[in-house]
Amino acid sequence: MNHWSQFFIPTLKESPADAEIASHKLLVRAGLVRKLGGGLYTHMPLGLRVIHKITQICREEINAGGGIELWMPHLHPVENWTEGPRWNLAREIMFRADSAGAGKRAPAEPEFVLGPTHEEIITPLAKTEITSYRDLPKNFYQISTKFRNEIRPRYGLMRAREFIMMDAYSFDADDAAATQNYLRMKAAYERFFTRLGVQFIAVEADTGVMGGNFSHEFMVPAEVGDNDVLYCDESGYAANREKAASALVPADLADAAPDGAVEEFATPGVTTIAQLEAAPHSVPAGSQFKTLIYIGDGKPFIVILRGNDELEEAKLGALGFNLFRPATPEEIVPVLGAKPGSLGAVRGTLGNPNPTALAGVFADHAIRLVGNGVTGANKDGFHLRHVNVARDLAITRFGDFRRVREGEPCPVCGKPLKLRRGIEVGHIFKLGTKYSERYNAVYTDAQKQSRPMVMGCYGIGVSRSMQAIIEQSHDADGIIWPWTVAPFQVLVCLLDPQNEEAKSVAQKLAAAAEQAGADVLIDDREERPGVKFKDADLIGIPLRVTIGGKGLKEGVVEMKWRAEKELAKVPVGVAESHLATLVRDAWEKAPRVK
RNA sequence: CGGGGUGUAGCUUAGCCUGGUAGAGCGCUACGUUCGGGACGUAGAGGCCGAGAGUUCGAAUCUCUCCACCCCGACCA
Repeated sequence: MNHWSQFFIPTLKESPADAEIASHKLLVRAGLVRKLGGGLYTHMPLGLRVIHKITQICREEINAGGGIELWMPHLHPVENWTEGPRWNLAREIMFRADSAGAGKRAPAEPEFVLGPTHEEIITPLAKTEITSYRDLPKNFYQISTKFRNEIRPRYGLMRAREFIMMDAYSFDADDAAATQNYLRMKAAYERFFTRLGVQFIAVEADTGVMGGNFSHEFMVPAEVGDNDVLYCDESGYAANREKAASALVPADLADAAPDGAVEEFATPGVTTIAQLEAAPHSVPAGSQFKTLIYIGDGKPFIVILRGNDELEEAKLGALGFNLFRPATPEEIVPVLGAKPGSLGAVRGTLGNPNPTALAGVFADHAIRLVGNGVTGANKDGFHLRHVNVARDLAITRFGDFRRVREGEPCPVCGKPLKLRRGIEVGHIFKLGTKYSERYNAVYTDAQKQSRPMVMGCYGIGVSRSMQAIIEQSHDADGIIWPWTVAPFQVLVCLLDPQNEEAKSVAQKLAAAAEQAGADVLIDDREERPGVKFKDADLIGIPLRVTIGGKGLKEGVVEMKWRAEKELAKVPVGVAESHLATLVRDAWEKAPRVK
């Protein structure tokens, strides 16, 4: 057991000026963290206890899911990255680590980077250490610090430059086995987040920089979350907006027949969808084609959307470019012969002067709903009408590129999709052989054939999860820790530490609670009761036992759950056994998955 | 990387527009009175006003540069 007077819990009455959201304010006010710089935090003693609770649960569940814990360096020889498949993408978020010596760095000194994740380390390790199918499957994980030079760190631990993460990497002999491993980890994640005591949803997600076949994100619903999740209560469908699909275009939709010959018309000064929608042209956005130009691996390509749809840029990842970005107006003019605002992809208006310059014309399925519409003429100040999707547009292929909106039909059951925001606390990817092929991480199978290992990778934001729990579980007075992750489960609030009788009762109760399996903190500070109660609510210990002169005169102590208003008066004689029962019940009721 | 905002005691901040060398609350120290929901009184300690340069007799205040932090955006033609 710990005594508050001997521990260190620097609570604050006021919120720090740089904290915006409730969980960030409470992290600081409750003395869980202190800021060093932007996105850099010291985990104070109380906060570290929560981190330890979370990592312990994480270990137990990842172990149960087949994980084997190891520990890799945070300082990576840069060669591991330059030889990998995503150096150009990942280097932007990486910190370079040089010797701090004054002028002592020799030109030939090895270069290091601080690890933002560890595929580039674990895959070469697997290559040298795993050579036979008999060694597979394997799933390695670590719980350690990650370094990422986030463009904009914010909200305390929510997006930090240095943070604590569980990262796991699975290696399998074939795709089917890798899927099994993936599903096993998905189940482990569900057990883990359930045990944390947070509400969460697993959603289909974009694979982003990781690459690979498919992935799920674990989201804690919260207004302050960075991610939009579209979900359906009917079918259980849930996906990150970057990935979400909808049944907006009916499967049996017949393509519209042309309604006349393509006709050019003058639109001086009109360069936006909205301007074309206004008088005198009065073309509804839903009857326009939006033509966007991107550069993919150095070559321009076109994306066509409905005028009233938005591009979901992450979906362009499906096109297979390593790197893509919006084209600049300077890049567009030489390719299409017109400035942005008059662009289109009608056959015959493209490819002037150089048709082979384009890497493709990719159309969103939803433009089929437009059927016949208006698009740019690739001639400044002119548009084309009666443009028919099937007849006139030079489409390489169709795909899903638009951003799905709330209320669109669920792709599974057709009911309207709902939208909510969430904090991403976990992400799992089935990687395939992207990394193993690059690093030549192969094994020999039973037929003596050399084959690349099939990988998966898995991450849990440990420090972010701590904050997500607070965001989801707090009130006006402070944090309300779930039983399983509370820094202490029982707070023995000794109102009069000078009173020998009260002190002795407190010791006995603390010992009983500890005996029953709780971590106990005794507030033995020389403070007024009001200060102690306020602090108790702020730091959010689930069960508070109050021992005060008033109660002792009646022969009772008080027991109160942080999450509830009611307060129970328990006779001193039975208090120890009652408290022990409460603790055992709390463990009994703690959320878990069999 | 672009836009906006803020930097004054450990924390929250006033003062800045209109220049005259800094004030409050919390916290801290000592003493006294209090003592079941952040008590009160008295007396204290604590600030090169983010850094540098400039203007001026004189700069927290005006000008310039830099730095840090916070917010918004990162793309849609």
